[in-house]
Amino acid sequence: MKISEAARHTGLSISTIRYYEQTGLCPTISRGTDGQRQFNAVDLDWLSLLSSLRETGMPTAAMQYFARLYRSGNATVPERKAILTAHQARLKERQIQLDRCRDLLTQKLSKYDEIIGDQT
Amino acid sequence: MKISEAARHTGLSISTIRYYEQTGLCPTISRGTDGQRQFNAVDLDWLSLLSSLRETGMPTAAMQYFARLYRSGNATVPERKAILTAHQARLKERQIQLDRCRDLLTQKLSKYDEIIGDQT
DNA sequence: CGCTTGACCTCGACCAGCTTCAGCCCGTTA
DNA sequence: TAACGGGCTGAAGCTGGTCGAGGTCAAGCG
Repeated sequence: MKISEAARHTGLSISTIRYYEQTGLCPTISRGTDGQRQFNAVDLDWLSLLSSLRETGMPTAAMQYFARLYRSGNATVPERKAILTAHQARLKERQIQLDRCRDLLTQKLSKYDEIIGDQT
Repeated sequence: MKISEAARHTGLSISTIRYYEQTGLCPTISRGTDGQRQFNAVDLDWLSLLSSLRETGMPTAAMQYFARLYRSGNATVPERKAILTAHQARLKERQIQLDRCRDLLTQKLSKYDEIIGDQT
């Protein structure tokens, strides 16, 4: 699978994928004889994970560290697990933020309704 | 209430509050005879809203526009309402992202548990 | 009176995270 | 065989948002 397909598949842009590989956020992608990147299922899995993690606010430095651990083999699994678990905890916090914001908005919106006399 | 207290109260930094006022993200804060900003309840309310909106990903340009509408009076309430409603919709999308990410993480974590043989 | 504190201002630096650019290579289709 | 689409690279550029430095001023206090 070539980079354009990988991009479509993961929701990342082509540039972003190259950038991620270049900065060590994912394992090196293997190349064909023509020098082009060839993405396999594992690569896509990685990129999808990265996409999800970025989308939900994990900084790239953390993902870099994670990738470095991965390269060091199975001995690092517990630490990797800890990283993901920590991120899960942050997700929970984010959800609380979102909920708070939603409440606030609901409140504001109902005030607006009072003002415009419910003519919506 | 002075700026340092406003900062503590809203979770924004002092610099950020000044920046928000300067760039028209909130109505102008009134000043005392000594030239210092004096924050009242309405100001705090605004800043808290801004804080929530920023935290949940609304760009400052949108908040600027919102503030401009506010300054134009009650005729703009419907449009302001629309902006907040649109943001609420984005919050919903975000929550879906978070959920997706959480599922993915749960899945990854259980794979890790297989590898390390559930010795946690 | 002078010191400290905390506010004020402007303006430029900084940061993450991409994106774009320039110049080149390769394979395919007309 | 020429043109085109898409890939490659390295480096530079951009954007949104925040912080910091440098310098001033007013209030409070011993």
